[in-house]
Amino acid sequence: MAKRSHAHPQTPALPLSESKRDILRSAQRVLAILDLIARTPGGLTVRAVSGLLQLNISTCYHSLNTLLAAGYVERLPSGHYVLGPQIPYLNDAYLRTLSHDWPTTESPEGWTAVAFPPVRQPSLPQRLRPILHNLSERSQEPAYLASWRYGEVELQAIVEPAHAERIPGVYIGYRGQAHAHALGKVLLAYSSAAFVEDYLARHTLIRLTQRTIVERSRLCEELHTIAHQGYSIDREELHPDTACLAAPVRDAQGRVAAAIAISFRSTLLSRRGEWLSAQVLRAARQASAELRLAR
Amino acid sequence: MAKRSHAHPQTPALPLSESKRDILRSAQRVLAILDLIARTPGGLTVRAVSGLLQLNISTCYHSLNTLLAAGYVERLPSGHYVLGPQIPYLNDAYLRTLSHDWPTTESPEGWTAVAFPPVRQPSLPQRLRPILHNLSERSQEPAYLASWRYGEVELQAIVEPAHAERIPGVYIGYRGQAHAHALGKVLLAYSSAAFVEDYLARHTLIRLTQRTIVERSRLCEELHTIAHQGYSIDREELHPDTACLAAPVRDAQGRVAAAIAISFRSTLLSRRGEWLSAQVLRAARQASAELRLAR
DNA sequence: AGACAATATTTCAAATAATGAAATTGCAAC
DNA sequence: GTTGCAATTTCATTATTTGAAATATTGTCT
Repeated sequence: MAKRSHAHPQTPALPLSESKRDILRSAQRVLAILDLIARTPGGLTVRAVSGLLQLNISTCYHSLNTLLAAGYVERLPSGHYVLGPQIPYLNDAYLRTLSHDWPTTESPEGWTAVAFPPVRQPSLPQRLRPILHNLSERSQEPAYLASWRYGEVELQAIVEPAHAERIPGVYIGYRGQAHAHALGKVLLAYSSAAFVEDYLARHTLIRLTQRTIVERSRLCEELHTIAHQGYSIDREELHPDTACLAAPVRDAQGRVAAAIAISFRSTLLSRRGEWLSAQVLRAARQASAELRLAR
Repeated sequence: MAKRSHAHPQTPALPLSESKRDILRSAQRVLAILDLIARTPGGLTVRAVSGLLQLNISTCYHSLNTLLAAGYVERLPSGHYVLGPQIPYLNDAYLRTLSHDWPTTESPEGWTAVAFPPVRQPSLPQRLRPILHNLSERSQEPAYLASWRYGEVELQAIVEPAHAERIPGVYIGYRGQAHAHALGKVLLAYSSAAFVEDYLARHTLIRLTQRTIVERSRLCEELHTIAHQGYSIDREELHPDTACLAAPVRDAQGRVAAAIAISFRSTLLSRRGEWLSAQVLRAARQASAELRLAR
């Protein structure tokens, strides 16, 4: 980025990322450094961070020390900084929040006042894990659970068989690209028209593969088809060579509370698609039955 | 490392948290707030953070905004801040680091120059997951993999059966309390005397349950017993009602590179202990065989 | 509906903590 | 030894953060 010398003494001068109001800049930088380290497989040296972020090396040194002291990064003897033990610790806490009953279903600040998709049941991942496990076992493919959270489709459980090929870049807590995967599409398909409207207004349909649906009209058609047939298919729309099948899970009130899916190599779709979708639908039915029981 | 250059300069008075040198205070505070939020199940309001950390409410407001803008926390409509989607994202990156070959086995800065425990094989968790899966399937209990990392015992994989009861507070990436669990004890038992010495110098044997071994001499005895019998038992030493069995995994050079374990309700120990330990030993043998193959 | 209470947000000048150029130290190769 | 490169430290300058207080917002009670 540009150097800022003594051009305008009074100008606050916004150095790196545009500095919004109400942001602590040194803290923001430290968080940006953490993010950068996460993106770099082998870790980074002080100098590398300095170069990549165009920050003074002294600033990077102090920032990394701060992260180090709090356990967010770790310093290898080679001088490379990598993510530290605080990260999985925080993640464990995050996972616990998935098992809690959240007090509200309203839309977070700044959103339109559109009615929000179905309320989540408490401990959804915990309650449905046996069913996912069974699905994964029978199909010998990874099984997934997702539901709405804060207006996004969030992946909340993954159960992998012994020899799994999980979709790369997908992890518990992953949100987004709902238009490009079976879980997202099925959850959208069973949302109100107004909510879909709202969702589309908040997101751009990013192209991830050649087959990703990026036209709004085609997506809406697809959602209708899905709602009609009761499950959704992702044919290499998120990741090349990978296909997904997803089906909705209904809570005791009959609202779609979540979706269950499996992923597999897309070549299996023609050969085993029928059977696999039957398995997913079966699991989804079992899950709905589970949610009908008193908790 | 920051050296204290002058003995007692003008000690500028250390305001809130003890201000170490080379630390960016506003960044440190932001990280502390993140940590606090992680520890609080239902999330915290601005005011609550302010009260708990004895910070000005305006400071908390700005700090939370900074975390919010970067996705580290999320703001519920109720005004409660909870951990945000950046946390699982970072964790995913952390998990990937477990699958990498690390360039060094030397001890990180500040440690004694004691020979370090065995070098990890690359992708240990990935390579051994089928074996853990099998162990978990047969025993119907959660299976674990741990190995040394940066001088600590780190839990690196967990495979849970359909109806699992994972030990609370234990997660992938968890380090520490090696004296109080089967995985830690078995890994210590097969480390050099000098390394155990070093480990004990760096750690206090914290009491976690009534049965935790906190006396240095008793622990050393225990380690000898373990090395002799080839596996370790945790009888409610980490968590009441829970027992663990662990056995060592050897790499192609014959060095102990990891340990495999299962956990279960301690009441099963007398009834099924024999059988369970046979399963763990079997899995550990399989794992060692796997590591003997060319990668 | 109106008033109250509790909290969140904004303001702004003072206080100070962060910045960055440059010096120093550390380390490894030559 | 000497050289070269990167990490660490120094320190004066200056932008950034702080925190008391004002204001806005939200929720609750009558």
